This record gives sequence, C-alpha cells and structure tokens, in this order.
Amino acid sequence: MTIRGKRRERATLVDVALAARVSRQTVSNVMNNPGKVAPETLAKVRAEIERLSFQPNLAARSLRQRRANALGIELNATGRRRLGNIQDSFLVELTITAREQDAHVITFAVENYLDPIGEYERLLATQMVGGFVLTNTRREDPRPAWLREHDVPFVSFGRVWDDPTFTSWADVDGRAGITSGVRHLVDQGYGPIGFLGWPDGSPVGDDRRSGWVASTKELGMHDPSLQAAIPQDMTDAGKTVRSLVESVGVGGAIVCVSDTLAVAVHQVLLDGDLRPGVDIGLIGFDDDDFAQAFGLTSLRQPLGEIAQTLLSTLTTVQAGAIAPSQGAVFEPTVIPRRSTDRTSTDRSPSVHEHAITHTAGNRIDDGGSS
Amino acid sequence: MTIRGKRRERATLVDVALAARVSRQTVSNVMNNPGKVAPETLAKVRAEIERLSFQPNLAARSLRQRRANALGIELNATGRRRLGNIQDSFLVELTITAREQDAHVITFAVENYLDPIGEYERLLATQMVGGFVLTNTRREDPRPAWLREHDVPFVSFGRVWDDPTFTSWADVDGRAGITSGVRHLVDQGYGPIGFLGWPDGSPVGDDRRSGWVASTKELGMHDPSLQAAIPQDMTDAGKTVRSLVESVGVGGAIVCVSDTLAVAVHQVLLDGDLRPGVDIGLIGFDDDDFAQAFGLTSLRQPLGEIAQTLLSTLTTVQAGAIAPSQGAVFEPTVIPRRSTDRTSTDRSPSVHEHAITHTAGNRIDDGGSS
DNA sequence: CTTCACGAGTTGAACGTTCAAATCGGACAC
DNA sequence: GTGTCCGATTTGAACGTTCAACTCGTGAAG
Repeated sequence: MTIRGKRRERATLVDVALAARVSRQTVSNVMNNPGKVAPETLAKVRAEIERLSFQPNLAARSLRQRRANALGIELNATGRRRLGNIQDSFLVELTITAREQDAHVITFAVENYLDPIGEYERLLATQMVGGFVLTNTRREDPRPAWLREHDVPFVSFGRVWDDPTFTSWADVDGRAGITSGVRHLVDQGYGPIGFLGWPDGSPVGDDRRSGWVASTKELGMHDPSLQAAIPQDMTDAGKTVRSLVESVGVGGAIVCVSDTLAVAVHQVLLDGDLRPGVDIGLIGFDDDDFAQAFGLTSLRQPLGEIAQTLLSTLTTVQAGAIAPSQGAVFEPTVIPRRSTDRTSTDRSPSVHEHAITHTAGNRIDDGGSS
Repeated sequence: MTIRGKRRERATLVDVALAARVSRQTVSNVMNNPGKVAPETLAKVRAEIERLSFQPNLAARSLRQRRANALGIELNATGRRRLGNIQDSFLVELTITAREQDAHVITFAVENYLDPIGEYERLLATQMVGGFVLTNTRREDPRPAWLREHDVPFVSFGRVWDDPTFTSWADVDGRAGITSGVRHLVDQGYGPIGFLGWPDGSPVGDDRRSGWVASTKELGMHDPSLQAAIPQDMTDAGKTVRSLVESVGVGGAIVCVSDTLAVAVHQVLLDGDLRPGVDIGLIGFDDDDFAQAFGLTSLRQPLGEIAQTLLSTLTTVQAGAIAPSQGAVFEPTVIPRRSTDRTSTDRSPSVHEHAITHTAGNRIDDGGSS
C-alpha cells in the first residue's frame, strides 16, 4: 500500500544542526539527553527546533535503535467483530496514555481468535511494534505462553489465569466493587439486598459474588436465599429473575454481576409494574451503554488508570527492570443513577435519560453513520 | 518509551541473499517486483525466505522509500471518550481491511475534539502515517480543509459536508435504507407506517426521512400526520412518542431514524402494554447493541465494504490516480428481529435475546473486565 | 610540570531497506 | 564480425537517526 502526499520537505536533524551551527549528535542529545548539553547550546538548538518545527523521523529512530516505539492491540479478541463497551473505552484510554509516553498504538485483527498467534508473530516480525497489550484473556489462552516463550514484552488487561508467575497485568477488583455497591444501597436505605450473578466457576463472577457475600455478612444482613444466577447469555433468565425479584420484595435491592443482567432485572421490574429505584434498587457492573441508557446505577472501572499502569509496566519491564511483584487491582466506583434513587418521580425514565452520551458537541446525528 | 525484548535475531534481506546466493536487490525484487526475476531464481529465493521466515523491516522500508505504510484514525472524534457502536465496528473492519493491503492502523486521540489539527500534524510529522481516515465529519469540520491544504491524503467515513469537491468519502444511503425498511414492514403486513425522526436540518436525518416520504407515497399510503421528531438526546421524548404510537395504532408500524429512538418507542410500547412486533412493528437504524438487545429490527450498514472502498480509494488517490468522481453510497440491509415479527409469542422478549452477541466463544464473563 | 579526569562536542559507522545506475551475457540484426 | 538491445542481476549510495569512539580544552591532583 502506498500512502503518500506531495508533502513539503520536513526538516531533519541535520537541518537543525546546520542552522544551530552544531553537530547532528548534539541535536540528537538535545532531544534525548538534554542533561549532556550545555545550557546555551541547549537553548540555541531548541530555538532552531522550534523554528523549523522539527520532529524526528520515527522510522529512522526505530531502525537505528532496533526497537519499535509502538505497541499492538488485538481488536478481535472476543471473536465477534466488535470491541464492546469496556474494550472500546479502554482502547481510547490506552491511546491517550500512549501519546503521553511517545508511543503509538497499532491495532490488528486475527482471523480466528482461538488461534491468534500467527498474527502476533507477523506484526512483531515487521518490527513495527515492540510489545503487546492483551485484553480478554481467558483460560487456556495460548497468547501469554507464546509471548513469554519468545521474550516478547506484553502486559494484560485482565488476569493471566494460567500463569501465576506472570504479574504484569491489571484488573478490576470485583469483590471491592460489589462491596461498595452494597454499601451504597444500604446508605440509600434499601432493605434486603440480593445478588444476581453468573453460575459458579467463572473466576470473575465468583470474585464479584464474594463481595456480596462478605459485605452483607459484615452488615449482618446476609441471606443466602437472595442469590440467583443466570449465564451472561441470559438463557432462561425470565423465571429466575422474577423469582429473585419477588424474594427481595419492594424496598429491597439487587446487585448484579454485569449491566447486561441488570437490564434483565430492569425489564422484569417494568413488566411487573415496579419502579426501578423507587420500589426496588438495582445496580449493575461496568457502566456500559445500557447502564447509561436505562439510568442504572453501575460500577465503573478506572480505565484510564489501568491503561497508565499497564503502559508504564510495559515500558519499565523491558527496560530491564523486574516485573511488578503482583498484578495491579483497581477498585471501581459507584456511578449513582435513578435505579438507586428512591425519590425518583419520573414515570418512564429510560425514555428520558437514554443517550445522554450523545449530546456532546453540536451534532444531531449519531455515530459514524453520518 | 522503550518497548523491547531480547528477541532473537531476525533474518534480514542480506541473510536471505547470502543463503540464496544472490544479491540484496534481487531479494528485494522478489518481494516487490517478482516479474523482474527469473523463475528459477524466484523459486530459490522464495524458498530461502520461507526457510528463514524473513519479513522485511518496515521501519527500514519506510525510511528508504520516504513514505509510511500506515494510516491514522482519530478515536476521540465525538468528544466523548468512547467510540460507539458504529465506529467501534468500523475500526475493526478497517483494521482487517488494512491488513489485506499490508497497511497498519495507528490510533490517536486529541485533547479537544473541536480543535484536532495539532494532533493530526504531530502524527504526520513523525512520518509514521501517510494518511488518515476521518470519521464523524461534521459541519464546519476543520479537518478536511487543513488536510487538503497540506496535501495530506485522507478519506472520510461520512460525507464531507463543507466541500462538495472532495469526493473521497463513503457513506450509508439513508434514504434507500429507510425505503427498504418500509418495504419490509409492508411485506410483513403492517398497516399505517409512521416515522420518528430528528428535527429538520440534520442532513443525515433529512436524508433518512426522505426515504419514508418517498416509499410511503409510492405505496399510496403516505400520511404526513404520522410523522414526529425528537432530538437524538431524547429531550421531551415521552409525549411525542406516545402520541405517535397512538396515531399509528395497533397493526401499524414505526420506522425510526436511529436505534436510540427506536428504543424510546419500545419503552413506550411496553409501558402501554403493547407487544412490539405483535401489536406494532418497529424498525431502527444502525443495528447497534440496543437493537440486538431488544430484538429490534434494524438497518445495518455494510461497514466491511465501506472500509474496503475507503482504503482502496486512499491508496489509489495518492498513487497519483485521480479521486473518484463522486462519493460512494452504500445501502444498509434489513436485519429482521422480533420487533417486526407479528407472530412473536415471547412475553418478555428482551430478557431473552439480550446479549446474543456475548455468546461467541466459551467465555462466561464479559468484555475486558475479566 | 605532568597526569588524569571530566565536560562538551564532534565524527565515522551502522541500522535494513530501496533507488538509480552499472554490469554482464546472450540473442538478434545487419 | 560488430553493434545494439534486452533481460537478469549486481553495486554504490542514500533515507534520518543513534551508538560508540574520539577530540579538545580546562582544571584539579600528585
């Protein structure tokens, strides 16, 4: 592929050197080791850099240094051709963070997400990227093992389940998140507090459930019967959810392991003429589009912080430093909305708040469809 | 930023040349101008390339050729730190398409999306990218003018409103999309067909509405009173939507300018104990997460095709060829779901189908939160 | 007075590729 | 036999940077 313009000539190091009457290397030092340059020289060179609006050619730098200044991120890690709410925001935060560290993010996709190694290898071989950020790590994920085996630097958003010795990951603290959700509900005065989770066996789900168990016990209000589970794909959700709602009853509240499940509860409430927030409290997890659209209180992950942590880990680790002694865990924060507001009066709330996120700017149309 | 591993030495052109007993340049020709190489030589060199698993160093190539083999895409073009449903999928499709053309996608974000030029300039100056793909073009968008002025190659997903002479864009045909939506409703036997759009003045919205006007007229069922408008941010949606639903009545259907608005209608239907699909048909636009979650029939944009068109336009245009004579317009396709299925029996549908998209793979947890 | 260390700056070479020009054999025409 | 053209291949140079080694001058230590 050829992407080129008749772009006007760009200034090079040598141009700057000539203009400032110093050598190439001095200009290079100004950019990379300013401490090694005498103050006056520094000022003089910087003035010329500014004047000529010089920016180093990263291809040349990469070539000479034999290292890339970019990282790769796989977009297809879920197998569907979508990123999804969390990944989507994470990518934006990662990109922003990368810029601050003079790195770039290069996206790539794999054909078969169950066998992604080939594409990692390919991208690596071009030497455009010097490392990777994994997302959507799963059990029996082939990627971490391969990457470690080939000494490829990488970090992971999400624990690396199969390899406890790998610590360069960051993840959300599900237990703490649910705990603060429960506290929020109690503070709002909700009565018995139930939990709608995923079936046992999912590490993420189990972690989150443990937060409900621990916090309700601590508050002396634990009731094992107020727990139900349905898979994330919602198979047979209706009956289970209805029965949980009945058990909790008016005045109570339900904490859910995901916003997706919270939406299911929300629907059941509306079907049963119960007002979310007023009659029953409801909290989801992840703060995705659905939560915003339906006015669901939710637990938001600090994606910006996570991105920063991951990126600095990535940079330090291969600078030769040792990996962190353990993975980084971040607590989500409660984003209160109508579904935990007992004084809410709006009759048909979702019609109202839906798409608050679309109001940014002065556009009236949506997304990239315009 | 330093991202490096003790990666084992990679084969270079020279290594291959030595192994195949030919010169550097011949190997280079094998990769870039195979036609110039004698068949036996070609085979011999290719065998060595394969054996040594040689891949050219793109930094070196870029440097020598003085052009980048990557394109930039701004992630923050909406101002919120999210991509959104369409952009999200578009990015994936773009990445896949880029791979086929040996290009890479580099993401970047701007601080203030209303003044993004600086970041475009910066990325361009690093010479990592040779062009851009714009999304979320808007009126008074400063980007197209600046890019053209500086001879920077770019294409746009979405029309470039302010500059009719710029034709390197692709967009969805809203009129045709709504038209096929109306046809679908009629085919399903729905009675009067109403339209819920945005207020006049939005080019995208007006285009889509024109599809409703034209197709209902053509079918001899046009009724101007069956039209209503609310802004995408849903201000005062309730009354307007309720009245539209009443006007259309049981047996009728409503086509919406966006999935977001369709969800609003969906809520109103449920509030009024009307079954979407069975009692009233409903169609949205864009086929986003909401549509999938609520079983809304929607109009899906062919994002893969759009990405392909844009990318090949990008490559040919700066190869010196002339720009296309006009922008490319793509027709969306109807994705039928329960909201236009008159025989649907499921009482609480959304609880059921929600998150169909999450079932891919064998994971039980969601998104990158794991 | 000599030696050494150090700060400041310079220079040659190299990273891996492709461009542009040169070389080398034939085959072909006269 | 000589000249010419052409396909196939090679060679020198260059892209813009940084590494590693070097020079030069100054000041302190012995």
